[in-house]
Amino acid sequence: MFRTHTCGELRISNVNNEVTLAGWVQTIRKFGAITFVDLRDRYGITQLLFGEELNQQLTENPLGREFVLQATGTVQERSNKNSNIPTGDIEIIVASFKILNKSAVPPFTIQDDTDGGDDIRMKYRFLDLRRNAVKKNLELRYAVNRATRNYLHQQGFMDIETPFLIKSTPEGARDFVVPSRMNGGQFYALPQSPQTFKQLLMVSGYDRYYQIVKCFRDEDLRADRQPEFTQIDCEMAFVEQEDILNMFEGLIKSIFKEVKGIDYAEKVPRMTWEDAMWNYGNDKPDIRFDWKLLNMKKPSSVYTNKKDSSELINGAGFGVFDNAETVVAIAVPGCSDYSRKQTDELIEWVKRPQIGMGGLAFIKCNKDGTYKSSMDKFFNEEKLKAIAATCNASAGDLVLILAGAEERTRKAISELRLEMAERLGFRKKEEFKLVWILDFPLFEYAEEDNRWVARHHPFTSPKPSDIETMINNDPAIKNAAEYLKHPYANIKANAYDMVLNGNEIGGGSIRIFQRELQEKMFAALGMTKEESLHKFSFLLGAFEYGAPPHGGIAFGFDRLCAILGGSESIRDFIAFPKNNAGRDVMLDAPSTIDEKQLVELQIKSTAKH
RNA sequence: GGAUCGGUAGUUCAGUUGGUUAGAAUGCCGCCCUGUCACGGCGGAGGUCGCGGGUUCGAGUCCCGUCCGGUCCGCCA
Repeated sequence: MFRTHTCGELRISNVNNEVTLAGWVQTIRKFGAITFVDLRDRYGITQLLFGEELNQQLTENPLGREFVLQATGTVQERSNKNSNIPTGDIEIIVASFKILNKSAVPPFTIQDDTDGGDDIRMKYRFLDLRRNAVKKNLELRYAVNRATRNYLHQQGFMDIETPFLIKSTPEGARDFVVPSRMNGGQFYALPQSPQTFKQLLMVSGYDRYYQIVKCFRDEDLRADRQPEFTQIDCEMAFVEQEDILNMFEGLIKSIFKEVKGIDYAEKVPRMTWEDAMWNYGNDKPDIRFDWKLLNMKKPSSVYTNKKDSSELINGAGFGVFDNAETVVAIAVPGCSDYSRKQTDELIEWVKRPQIGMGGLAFIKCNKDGTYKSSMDKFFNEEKLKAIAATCNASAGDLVLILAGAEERTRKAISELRLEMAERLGFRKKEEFKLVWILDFPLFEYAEEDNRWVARHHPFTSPKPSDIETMINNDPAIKNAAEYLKHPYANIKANAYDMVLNGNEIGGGSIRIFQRELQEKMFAALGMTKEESLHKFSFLLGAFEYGAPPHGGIAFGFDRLCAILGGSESIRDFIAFPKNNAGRDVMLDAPSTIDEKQLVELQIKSTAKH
């Protein structure tokens, strides 16, 4: 037997027990005749005490960091206790030990506060994974996994595996492809999601399906995006949107409860996409803080039919505002005392290429009731006061104003809103606020191709009230500049996103389940009948044989874990992640393959010589 | 495809206006130490300043190119 206990479980009640432990040498502290060794395994750290009688053996078999050690001895109460670790009241008086394996000196210290940088830790990920910080994240990931399975199982969902070697589909992300040796010149694609399979399972009658499943997308990466990632993929038959929202609100609350011990009692608020864009400039608003945007001009028709409540600025004679398509403001609490240096720095911040604004106007709502702005030449104090009042700014607030083209300006102020909240500490990691975003547009206009693309995916159904608009109108866009006037621009989707603290953690839709409407959708996306049959005959065929109404949702599992763990980066929650160039720096993959393999795959011909 | 930050000892970093032998901490090695837990003390080894080219009497430092890593924009139904 290698061990009788783990390194995390012995307590004062075990005193005088004869035990054997096995683990890795974390630290060695030598004091002349006696030596302390901290032995570590997955469960914790236990202090070993090597007495004088073992000195000879230790000299002959010196220990080093990360050696794999087995030690047998007696548990005794420590004379000096360590309250920092659970086993800190006891130590093992070692009677005998065995080095099970030696270790090279590790390139960085295996400690909570390691001295290693990201690069070296990724290269030696198997060592990094020994560290508490990473272990804790993987444990959290497993807890989310268990909570998910428990809840969905209780609700009658069935885990069904779907294939990874599938067919490349148009639309959406770029596919990873796999050459087929047995079918020369042909390729499988790895799934971007099991979308069509789960819909087929609904046709087959498995009316509650789920899978915690890898998905693959060959697109550029970010801190929160990996080429292979995990989704909680779900689909239900005989449901409408309301059923899905309730079911998966339940899932996320169950995860909060089991993983974080949080009772998320209140109903998750719901917001239309239009309201999200209007009030936050963003389809995934962080509502941990209110800070709504103030639209100071009438909106363009991108955000349709909103009443303008303030025409304060028009005609005031300030060209920057008068000539701008959009002028939008936000009141930042408690920042009226910003110095010239601080406001200048904010102006530089919005001018960065990533934000791309020409400048930033501001109004300081001083605590003494006076107003001071960067536009004092153009507006008198009365006017400034009126603008500030419309922004719901209080004394002490700083009103920040951006002006410019609609889309860019809204995006910019949305970024500015998040940046200011971050700086002021309003984005608390341990505060969790959910919101459903509903009624997305079904289509987006793709300028480069002059055609419609599905905003969610091509299997998303339009709102019932929009079905006729879709069926009765020709999707062709005759005048690209006026695409917003096309009836398709206003069609709303039966789609929903779940947003947690400003991150999209899940999204789904009620699907199309009739062949005629699905064909119309493919046509609307610019596919010919032949193309759609070539790509999707299996799905269209399935719809001929009694497809039930159905819908579903998929959650980004890695991202959800990262947010629950208070991290920006999903890499910390993946055992073996890839870097931002899609490389596994530990394996050094991808790599070239043998010419023999290339020939076998018929990617390269044999006729070389 | 684009922007931006970084690359100096095993590791994390400092390195002034271009100027003698490139430093610190930590780790590593040796010696000392019977209650440490970030142990302590003394001593030691350890460098292709990412790579290539250029400017200069002289380059870690300036210029050009390139590779690697981080972050972001585009992209990601």
